[in-house]
Amino acid sequence: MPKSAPAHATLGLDDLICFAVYSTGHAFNRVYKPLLEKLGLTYPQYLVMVALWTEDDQTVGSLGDKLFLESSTLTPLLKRLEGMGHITRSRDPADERQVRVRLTKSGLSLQQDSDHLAGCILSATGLSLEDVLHLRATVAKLRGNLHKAALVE
Amino acid sequence: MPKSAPAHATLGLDDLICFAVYSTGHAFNRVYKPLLEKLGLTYPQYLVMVALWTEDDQTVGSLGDKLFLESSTLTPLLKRLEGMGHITRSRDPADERQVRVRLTKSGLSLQQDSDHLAGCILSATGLSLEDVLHLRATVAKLRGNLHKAALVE
DNA sequence: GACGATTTAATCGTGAACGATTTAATATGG
DNA sequence: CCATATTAAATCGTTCACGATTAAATCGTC
Repeated sequence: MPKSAPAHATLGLDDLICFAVYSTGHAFNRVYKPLLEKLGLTYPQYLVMVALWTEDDQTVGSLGDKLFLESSTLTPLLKRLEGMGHITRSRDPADERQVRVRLTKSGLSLQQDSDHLAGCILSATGLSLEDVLHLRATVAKLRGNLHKAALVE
Repeated sequence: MPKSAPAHATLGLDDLICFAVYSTGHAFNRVYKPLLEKLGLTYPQYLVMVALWTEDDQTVGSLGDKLFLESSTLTPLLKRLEGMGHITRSRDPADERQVRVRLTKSGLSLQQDSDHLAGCILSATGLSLEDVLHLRATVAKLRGNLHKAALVE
């Protein structure tokens, strides 16, 4: 072996687990986009709606905890959802620091319009339900590990 | 069962494989950010550099194919890398439509500065190498399936 | 009860990311 | 050849996404 051989193996994109996740996130976005367009939602807006359908009347901070997003991302997004009439935003009288986000009738009714999405997405994955469940669990675990690691460094 | 029970099972964020991938992509970004800051790169800029370290002298289109990004995303990003002195951008004399992207010495030398990253990231995943390899393959397959599905719809 | 510390959203600047459109260059068919 | 079609990158407008900072409200401690 020549002494000047590089110590690193020249990793390519396909060797990086982070790139696989990054590019698959974009691929999901592309599948969702035409479906969500009919509802007038973007993909992150849809995720906020999912969080609110599960639990209405949440604070911005609580939504951020669930979505792993900062208020600097959520505030403008929530203002757009408010502008569309899907949610209301109002200061909590009991603690004026917090802003409570609530579904309107329009926001609630979107849930029915979107309940076919899960099936569309599952079929688009091209994986069996069993594979998807296993993958989801592994990826969620990975996310938890990364969060722990980000705190240390 | 009451007749007004909703047909859908009220899926939450944690039920969505897309959200697992989406949020894990952000989590990777947060782990990479402080490491890449030392190199003066953002995460997408780093991925472009990885692609160029693997194969120098690529067109914008070729980089887009590998990274699954549009020219509208790459052009400004490449201009920033050019501004930092890591790459050059020049029209191909043989086909003036194409822009050829090439590493400078500075861009090449970044590879040595970044070859410890893969190890950092692997340890941050908290998974065994075996698990990471398996996950990477599954996610890449998922990405391929989503791409196929996006074409049909 | 007042003052400093903490918490909560919002604001601002930078950098992705996309679709639609535009511009320029090359390929193709008659 | 020349008109048309196709290709490649760039541009523009909108929407995320983050860190750093700010402003306002609440908490804690004395």
